[in-house]
Amino acid sequence: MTNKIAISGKAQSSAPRRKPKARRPLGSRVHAELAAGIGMRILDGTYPPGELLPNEAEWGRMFSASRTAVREAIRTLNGKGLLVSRPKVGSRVEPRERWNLLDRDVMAWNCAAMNKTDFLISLQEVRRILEPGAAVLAATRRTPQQLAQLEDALEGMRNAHTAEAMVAPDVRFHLSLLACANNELLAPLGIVIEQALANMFAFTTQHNTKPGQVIPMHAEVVKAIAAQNPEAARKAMATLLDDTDGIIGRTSR
Amino acid sequence: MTNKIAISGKAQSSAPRRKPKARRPLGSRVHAELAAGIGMRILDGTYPPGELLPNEAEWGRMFSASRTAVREAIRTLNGKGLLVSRPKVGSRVEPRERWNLLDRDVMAWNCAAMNKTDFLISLQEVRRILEPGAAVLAATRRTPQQLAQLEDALEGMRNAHTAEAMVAPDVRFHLSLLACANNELLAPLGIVIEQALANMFAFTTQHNTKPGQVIPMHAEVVKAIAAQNPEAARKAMATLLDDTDGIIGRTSR
DNA sequence: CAATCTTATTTGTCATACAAAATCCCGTTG
DNA sequence: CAACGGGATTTTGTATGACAAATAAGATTG
Repeated sequence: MTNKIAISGKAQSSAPRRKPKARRPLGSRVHAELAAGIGMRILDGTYPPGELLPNEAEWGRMFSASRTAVREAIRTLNGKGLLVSRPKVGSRVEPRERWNLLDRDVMAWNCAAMNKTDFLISLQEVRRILEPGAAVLAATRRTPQQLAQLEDALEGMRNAHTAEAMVAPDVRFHLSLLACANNELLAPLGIVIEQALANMFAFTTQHNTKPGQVIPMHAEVVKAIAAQNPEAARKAMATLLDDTDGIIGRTSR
Repeated sequence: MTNKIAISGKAQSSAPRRKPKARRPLGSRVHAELAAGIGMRILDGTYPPGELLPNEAEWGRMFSASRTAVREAIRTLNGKGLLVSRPKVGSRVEPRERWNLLDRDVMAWNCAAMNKTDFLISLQEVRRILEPGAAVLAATRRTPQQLAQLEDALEGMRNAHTAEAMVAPDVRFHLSLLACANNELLAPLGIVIEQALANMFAFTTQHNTKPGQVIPMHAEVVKAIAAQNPEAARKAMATLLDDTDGIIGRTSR
């Protein structure tokens, strides 16, 4: 905690030195680690659906934590549909179809647990269903501000000169597109896109495939949405997704 | 792994007389009521995004509950993306785009809070994006068992002679269709359909619109999926959704 | 005036105790 | 013998009190 101050500079500090305020320790809470630990074990099949989990006291021993912390973790997982608890019987893993796979945490645990390529294929399938339709709505309903955000994201992609630097603005682009649709139920599906693009990046670097003409394809989507042309937007988006799927299919087959 | 525990009885009883086992009191837990109480207040805007919630002790006083129960409720809501907590500052409502609107509970609270017709329109929009695409996948990938379930749901719809009795098999039908797509990320979206159909029922009874030819339309979907004809399945599903949207549009406009 | 120290507030964690629910076992009884 | 009922037992549910840790805001000091 003792900051270093010894250097008595003459206060000529050029920049005001804003504190980054990078507060990390949100995942470092005991209950959060427990939730992640238990959640991952459910997702990876250590405790399959229908199975009884260890009781709260036992989890506490396993993680050297209090029952309070265990219970808070279990409440989190219960809220995500992974388990239910009953007195005298304990906590039981829910059937898979009740799991909130679209939840951010659950999806991360699931991604860590299952085959990456299969997972990526599932994600892309959802994108192919989702994004052309979202593009149609976006073309008819986007506000000028939303369009500006979309264009800004595209500009970010243009400025990225490494594949890695491309991911963030690419995600921003597709999330902006969802936002343009102005349907609040679509926004939560952004997590699918985030995961897909993150996994896609890992996939492409691993199989060192060369990127296609992604920028022009994205630009085509923007053009259609700017012109408020729903059918063109759908087509442009479908073309974009075709290209992505092509990379996966060509490489993994 | 051992699903069925071998009952050491003489095993000759004609009808085992399954106990209904209607255990209710799952929502009657204090922490569950607190989660619902706080959650609804967030969804209905009593505490808008960015706002600081009362601290844990205060919630405890408001609901005559212990801090333990309050904290468990808050962990549930945190898991659903509705709030984050920090020492010394308290719990703050997260921006709306972080909310897990596709979560079953959150959706229920949201439905209770907002205009029913607007909500229904949002739900239907998602269905129009989702279900035709799901039908395509279903046509190519459904197993015979899944097809049988779909047909069984359709039969259930045929046997329903009141609008109310129609809802349950209708839901079953559309959930079965999602299952036929064999993409685990689509199943969680079933909640959208459940909510849409439940609200649709409330809507039609309130505006006493007469039902169209829903059974033949559903049958058409089954036929296409049985024949493994993706394009026909998409079209049949689109027709079905057009009809539903027609009822809403005609009535609410 | 800025950096640092102090203080106060709120959440985070722990330990303990008891209540409530639900299963299991077992004895009673028709 | 089967069905019923009534404890005994296990596990979660709730409450309480205490303290640690984090952090915002105010006080102090060079």
